[in-house]
Amino acid sequence: MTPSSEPPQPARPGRTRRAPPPRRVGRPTTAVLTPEGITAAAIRLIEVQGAEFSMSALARSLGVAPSALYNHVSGREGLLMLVQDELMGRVDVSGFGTTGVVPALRRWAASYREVFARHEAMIPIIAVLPVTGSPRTVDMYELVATHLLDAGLPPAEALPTVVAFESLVYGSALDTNAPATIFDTSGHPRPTPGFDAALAAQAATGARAPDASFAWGLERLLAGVAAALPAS
Amino acid sequence: MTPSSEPPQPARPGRTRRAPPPRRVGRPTTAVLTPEGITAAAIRLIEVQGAEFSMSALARSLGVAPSALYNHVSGREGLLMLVQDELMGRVDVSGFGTTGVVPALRRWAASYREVFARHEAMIPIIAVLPVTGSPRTVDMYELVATHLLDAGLPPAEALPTVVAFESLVYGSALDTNAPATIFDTSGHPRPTPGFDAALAAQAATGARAPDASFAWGLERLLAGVAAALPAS
DNA sequence: CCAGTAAATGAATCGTCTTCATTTTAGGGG
DNA sequence: CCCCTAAAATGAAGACGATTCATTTACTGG
Repeated sequence: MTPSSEPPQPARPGRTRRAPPPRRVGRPTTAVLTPEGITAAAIRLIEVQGAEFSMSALARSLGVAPSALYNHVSGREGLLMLVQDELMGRVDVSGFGTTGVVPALRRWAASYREVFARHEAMIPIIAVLPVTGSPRTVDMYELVATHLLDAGLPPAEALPTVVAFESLVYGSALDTNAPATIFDTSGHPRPTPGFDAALAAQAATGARAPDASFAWGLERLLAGVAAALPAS
Repeated sequence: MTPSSEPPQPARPGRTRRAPPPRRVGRPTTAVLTPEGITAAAIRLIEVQGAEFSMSALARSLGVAPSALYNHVSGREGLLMLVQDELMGRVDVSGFGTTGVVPALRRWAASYREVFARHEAMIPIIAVLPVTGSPRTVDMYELVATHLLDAGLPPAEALPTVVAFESLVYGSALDTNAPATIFDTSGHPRPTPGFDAALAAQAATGARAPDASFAWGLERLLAGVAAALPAS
């Protein structure tokens, strides 16, 4: 087709338009972005309390335009799966094989909770994300399941056990980051003597309430596992 | 046509502009919107699986413009607090006072989980929302705490106990709504015999995995409470 | 040396939440 | 009886966020 003297803006119907003042584009001297670097920056961003995770904020933290990220990760969802995999790799499973199953479970669950309490925004996402696509998550499940079965736990109980631990971990990680004022009853229309007494008694122990709650629940679940194992 | 004459928009500096074709505005014959009605519609919307909750979708479901909602609720956050309060009121606490503490806790936790599993989108929001501003939540805490203390549970253990139950409830509610394919290991680079065996054994029981997991964890926690109570 | 390609850009589309000036009308006070 | 006010709804607009895409640029491999 002959552009025929070609008017500058021929009113092309589509979406073609040009950038009259192109400032600083093009391939830079050295590649700034990699999937690993983006994932690491995303984790750093999520660690900042109160900061909402967004592609824009992530790009800003990398000194880059938001659209640049899409050259390296498939999008927000894909990036979150990379984050999930990375975080799962940080969970301490070193107890399995080196100590008994019960201490190993204790260390695993505590570490699991710690990792996600530091990245609270990930919990609702990860809890619902399929493990497909996160090799380290699958590896973790395989390791834990194998050791539970080897220890003699009835096979039908292995999965429910793992999931119950995970539920406690996720739920506890959620409220670990809740504001301390979460139990503020001032302004309630009625008196709350029972609740106030429970609050005061707990506060008197000096322990952080979320930590004490997790520890309490964890020890109950561990006792359940111990009871389900054959006599050692 | 003479584009030079007649500027249609006088370029008024402010934000004043007028609606040339005003269709149907103004006070309707009977008030359609109330805080209660909006809350109920929001809950209906959240119950629809897969539907994202948004002010626009909510307004659409009420046959109203999004901005109309702001005449009755303070905004998205304020609305979610109304939803929280409403849902908390649906949790079954009827066991406290009519049965023993342990059966009452069992019924309470199961109902709690059911209510929020049906409104999964609320979990991360509610778990972090301060109970201040939700009278029914405070009432629930007060009731449970009072009965635990009355039954003889050491006061310092009451709060951790309640929070541990809640953690399990929230975590379990989260994964109740996870897709069934969440444990799909196809495509994993390594074989996963242990995990596969656990999956198969659980599937053979016929029970839904999330339900079995919650039941398992719940019974462990209940056993812990029973052990902490003075001999009945 | 040059063509191909990786890498970054900004514009544009679409969706969200929220504010605000405006419009309409129901209903009470004079 | 009628005006006036306050309630109720509207749509435009602002401020973001995710994503796509044409375009530009600079390295690099042949």
